[in-house]
Amino acid sequence: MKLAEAKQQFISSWGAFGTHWGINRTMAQIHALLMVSPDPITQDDLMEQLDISRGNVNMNIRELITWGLVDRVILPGERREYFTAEKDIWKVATQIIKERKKRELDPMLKLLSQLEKIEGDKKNKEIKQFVDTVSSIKKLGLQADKTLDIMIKADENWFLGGLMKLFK
Amino acid sequence: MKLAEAKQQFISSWGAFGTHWGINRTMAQIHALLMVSPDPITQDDLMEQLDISRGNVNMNIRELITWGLVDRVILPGERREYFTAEKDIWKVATQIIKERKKRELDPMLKLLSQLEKIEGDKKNKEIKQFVDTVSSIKKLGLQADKTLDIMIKADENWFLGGLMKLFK
DNA sequence: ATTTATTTTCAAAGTATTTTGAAAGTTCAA
DNA sequence: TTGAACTTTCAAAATACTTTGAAAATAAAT
Repeated sequence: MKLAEAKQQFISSWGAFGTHWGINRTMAQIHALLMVSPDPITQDDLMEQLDISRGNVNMNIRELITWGLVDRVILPGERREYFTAEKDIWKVATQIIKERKKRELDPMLKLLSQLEKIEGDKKNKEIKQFVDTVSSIKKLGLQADKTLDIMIKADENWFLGGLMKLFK
Repeated sequence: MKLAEAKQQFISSWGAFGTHWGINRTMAQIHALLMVSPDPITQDDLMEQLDISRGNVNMNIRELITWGLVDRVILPGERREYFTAEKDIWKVATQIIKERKKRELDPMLKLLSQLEKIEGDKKNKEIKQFVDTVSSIKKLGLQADKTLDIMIKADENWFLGGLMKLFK
């Protein structure tokens, strides 16, 4: 397989993959292209290579920047902005984990804590099942939260080298 | 807060939560309602409580069954089918992990392995970056795969009681 | 200050996904 | 068998999400 074809496949699958994870197709494709590009590239490059509009590129690039996955680069003597993606995949993973934790897990845990404090007789079957379900989800969520915090703080070598040996 | 209101909030947030994870809103809501329902309920109950059509209930219930999260229950002497959800949240989590691993992670790893075998000079900057990116994603994916396999096989007590103590 | 290059915005158009509901299919009791 | 009760299907409608592109904003060069 040639580079061009492989690149194409990688970008397309990464896009499809993204849609299963609440990330829009184009954003994932832009990210994919930037990850395999050794040098920073412009919005026009992205427009051309992915065959999408300027507005679309701009919108998704900015979203990638707020996720901390892409950086603006100003090349000396150049008028246009260039973009580059974090290449260390461990940093990419922890960055995504960090953001999704903040956006999804933390608010969910907050809600579950409120829902636990429901009024009524705990002997009532309906109430008991509700509280049990909410509490056990919260418990699992708290464990996940704690584990993810550790992963975020850990550096790659410690995690892959140290923890992962436990599982081999 | 009263049970009815809490239930409503739980179902609605669980649905919103689901959409961030590639699961459709209604499927997540049906799952939420079944999880907090102590006894099996019918399609008509779901239609009424979630205010959705019969076809919608039927379609999403079947999907939940293929995910292994919901079971059909035939009550003796009853004509209609009843449905019930797995209540053990650890089993729910491992079941979801198992399915998503099979549907998403495994095929992705297979593709990455193919893309690694690209033709061309590894000293070429473009090719090098491509292979490096693909390989490191694959490496991370393989670690995740291994870790998830262990989680799936582990029983709740061992995992939460044993492994999780490491992280406290 | 004006022109020119570039980025940003966002309403409207385009696509994809979800939902409905009525018809077809199935099951079971009489 | 027949028919009532119940489940499944799926084309069309509704909704949600994404993309476009042209105009507005911004920034740099002249």
